[in-house]
Amino acid sequence: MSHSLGVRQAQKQKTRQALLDAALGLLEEQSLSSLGLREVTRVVGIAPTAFYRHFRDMGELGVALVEEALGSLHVMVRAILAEQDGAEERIDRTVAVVEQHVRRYPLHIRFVARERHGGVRAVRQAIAGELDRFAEEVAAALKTQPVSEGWCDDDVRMLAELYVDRLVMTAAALLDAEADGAEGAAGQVVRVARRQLRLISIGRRHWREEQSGDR
Amino acid sequence: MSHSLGVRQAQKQKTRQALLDAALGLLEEQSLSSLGLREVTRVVGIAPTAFYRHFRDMGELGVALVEEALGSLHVMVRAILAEQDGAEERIDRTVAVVEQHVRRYPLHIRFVARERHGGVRAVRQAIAGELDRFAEEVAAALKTQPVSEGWCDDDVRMLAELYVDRLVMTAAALLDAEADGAEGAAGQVVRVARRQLRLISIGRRHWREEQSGDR
DNA sequence: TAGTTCGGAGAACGGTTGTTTACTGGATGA
DNA sequence: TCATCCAGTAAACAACCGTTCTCCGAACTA
Repeated sequence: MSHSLGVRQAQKQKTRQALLDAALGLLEEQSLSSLGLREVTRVVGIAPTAFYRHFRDMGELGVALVEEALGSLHVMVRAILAEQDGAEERIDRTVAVVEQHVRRYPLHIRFVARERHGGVRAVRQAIAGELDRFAEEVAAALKTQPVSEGWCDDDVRMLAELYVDRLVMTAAALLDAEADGAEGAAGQVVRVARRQLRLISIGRRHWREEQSGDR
Repeated sequence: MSHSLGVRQAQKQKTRQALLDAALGLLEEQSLSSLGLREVTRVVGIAPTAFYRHFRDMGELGVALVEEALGSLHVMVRAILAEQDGAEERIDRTVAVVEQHVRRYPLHIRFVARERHGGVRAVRQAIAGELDRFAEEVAAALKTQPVSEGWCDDDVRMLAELYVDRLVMTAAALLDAEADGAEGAAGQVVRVARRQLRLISIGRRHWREEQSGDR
């Protein structure tokens, strides 16, 4: 661990990270397609032209933000799904993890929720791809659970997407609830989310016995 | 039906509608917070300053678009929920209606999906409010169905929100699928959506018998 | 130590933006 | 018919934008 990076590259990565941080902050109250290059460099304190040393344009910066924001999700999902509690405990644990994740990285969550259907194609595709990987991991984990016995892969995948969408929506709702001044709003969101996951879990448990026709 | 409006006001509403249409078109490939006032007036073919005769700013135009986009949803939900078929038929009918709605008003759907978490506060709130009314209507309709016997209002509302979110997500996914060149992508989305609704429906049917603790 | 690499600075470019102010001309209503 | 209203026009404003080109100086390499 003597050299590891060199002063040059270390400094470069430092200002690159500063650009990402500044952009993420500014994106709390606007969307990527309206975020200016100069706006970002002004916050960082560097010349506008220095931006090009790190990103070709704002779209490329957006894609980098996607990786930063959704990269950490994978360890999170593993943490949740690894546990072998009962269904009820797992639901509580899941919502709790989402809750703390929202509180720890609010700007990342906001960014993903906003740009998932936002105006920059490259960023949309990056998020879609990442959420797809996410769903695939969830599906793999669901498959190993006893409840999934007799399920075809397509149905497991369908369920996984249902869960992933639900978690993303919950995270976004939680963020909005905390942004508003309303006192018990966040708690309300959490309680509703728990019940929704519970209902899905019940549907899952009775899925096989109710599937008659294929359609 | 002789006068009904007057030439003056009629013309005004006409260019107002032209502004809305032009904006909606431009918003297919960018988000509201980056849409310029001049950009819109240029498409319509009027002077930039004429914009102010109709809207204070782009945010106000956005709110008007929300009403236009989500106003028609209410007749749609009534059409779906009024029918008294079996659960399976109702699911098929629901997805079919969503599908045709997406095909008829793709720009409106795109706009709502994009600005629901977009960068303009007033528009976000308008969408949230409209979806809230939407959920309330769904809840009222669900409550009359026999399956909901013994359900408390809170749980019905919880289910309604689950359905509404699911439909919005499905519509957005359907739109993306059709935008991409992929051939069977739309059909795939529809088939997944049907199964997801079916699973939720099953969970709903077994909800009461499985509810032990209150929590 | 001498030469090269490269992140960042600075100035300048053409173009676009939102907004103001004053004005025009046809529909409106007495 | 005549004064009033008002949707749309035209010009000008300062501010901002993305991008190009040239240059500097510190970190690298040999």
